[in-house]
Amino acid sequence: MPTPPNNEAELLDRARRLAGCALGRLARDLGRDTPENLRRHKGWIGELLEHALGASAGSLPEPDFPELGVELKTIPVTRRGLPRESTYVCTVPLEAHGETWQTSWVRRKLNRVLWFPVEAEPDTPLAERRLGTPLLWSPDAEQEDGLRADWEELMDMVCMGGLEAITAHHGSWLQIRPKAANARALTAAVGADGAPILTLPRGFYLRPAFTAEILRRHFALPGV
DNA sequence: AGCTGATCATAT
DNA sequence: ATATGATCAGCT
Repeated sequence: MPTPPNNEAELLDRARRLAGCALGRLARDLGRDTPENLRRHKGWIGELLEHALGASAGSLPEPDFPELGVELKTIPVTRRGLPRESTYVCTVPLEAHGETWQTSWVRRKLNRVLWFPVEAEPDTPLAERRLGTPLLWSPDAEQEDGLRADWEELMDMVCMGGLEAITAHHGSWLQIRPKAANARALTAAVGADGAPILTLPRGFYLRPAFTAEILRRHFALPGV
């Protein structure tokens, strides 16, 4: 396991050296096996990159690089560089906290992100998929305003007992969807009448249109 | 074809 | 159970 990077420049330098590398070769270099597919190994690419870059937070509720305040996110992309999936951000707090956007977990996580695009053509064997060019990002004022608006609207509903009325259709850039091992995993929340209920754990996700814009601005793909 | 709701693995 | 890492797969 590499030591954690000492600063952002070192992190970005390490990341850039991995651009173009096939997942199978990176795994072999790190002494890891490459699974046939991701069906039973959904977090494999993210964990591989954590290992390769010296991330240290493990499964703690911290950014991947705590000393730098940087979160690592892999992002599956088409050959045109467009995201194939939404991006998980964090769990939704379902019991009222009096939390504000400024202190929110979403904002802390998204304040500084190292995006790592990864080829994700279903026809390409996992081992042959290549890493793209990484990008160190912070939300600009417009992006943060939009995220804050979504977060406040969604969290108002959660705190007012409207959780069960929230679907993935809510939110322009940030949405709330289930985030659970399965449909039997339940957690405490506030029900419609303000009474405690048990419900499916939820997570905040960034819509693909939002991450597409992040990638587009930096790679300026012509004709896409 | 894209999106929403559901699910898989691991560590603590 | 809750945190981490996400993608799967059925429905519209």
